[in-house]
Amino acid sequence: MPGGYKFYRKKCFNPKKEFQGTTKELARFAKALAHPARIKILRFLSHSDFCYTGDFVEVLPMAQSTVSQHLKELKDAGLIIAREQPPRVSYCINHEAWQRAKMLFKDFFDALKTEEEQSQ
Amino acid sequence: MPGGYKFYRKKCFNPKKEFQGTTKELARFAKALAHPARIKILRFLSHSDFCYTGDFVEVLPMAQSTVSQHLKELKDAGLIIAREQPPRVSYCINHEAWQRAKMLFKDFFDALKTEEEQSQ
DNA sequence: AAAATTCATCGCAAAAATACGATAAAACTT
DNA sequence: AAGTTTTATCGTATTTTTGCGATGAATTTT
Repeated sequence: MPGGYKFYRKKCFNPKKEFQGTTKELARFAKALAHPARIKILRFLSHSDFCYTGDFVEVLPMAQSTVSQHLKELKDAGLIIAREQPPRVSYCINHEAWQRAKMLFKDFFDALKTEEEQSQ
Repeated sequence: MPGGYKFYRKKCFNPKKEFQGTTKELARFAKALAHPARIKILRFLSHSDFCYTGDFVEVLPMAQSTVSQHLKELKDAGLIIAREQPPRVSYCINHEAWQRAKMLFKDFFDALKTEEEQSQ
């Protein structure tokens, strides 16, 4: 018999909902950073007080509607804040979320045992 | 006239390919971390020298084939290394890539102007 | 009042990610 | 030799992401 897998059998549609806490939170932030356009947007914002939508459109190699969508995702993830300044909209970093994300990533990467620790 | 957009008109199919350098690199690492299962896998590995595929399967709320797929993505992103230990396969952190990612995220988050700097 | 600017949203298409079960390869056990 | 264990991969379905153009709302400019 070619064999199979025994206790591996699990039906678990939508496993993502099973995760909690910082695991979920970190993955959420990571997803927000998972596109180069969004990295660029955040980099831009982190170097200035604020930017208008148009500023990003000028600089990114994509249509205005697409840029708007990326801005929305960053907003939904909590990393940026929009402010109506008719007829324009300005964006800035959400410092609170930024610090939170910064800490989560730091703790995550710092958890790695050093090679010296491992060999002991 | 209801108006439209003038110089915004750009046709740029596949804008992702337009990005370069650390922007691309950081986005790539972020994408690898953009799923809670992969965060958990990496956390597990960062706390031990190595794990077998089966160890992850026992602990994650998803089918064995799905776990295998997530491991593949982490491997493709360079964050983990697989080693054949028949009949099993062990995985461990790729320390080099780990340090690289750690630095990229740190620099990224550290770039934010402090509120004091901003108000000046 | 008419035109222009700025931007989000809708509708849609294409691509990528997520997930499963089934299967097969490789090695180990009996 | 036959069966078991371990794991990656294939095929497929579903969902999510990415991207565009068109449109419309709000405001400013002419």
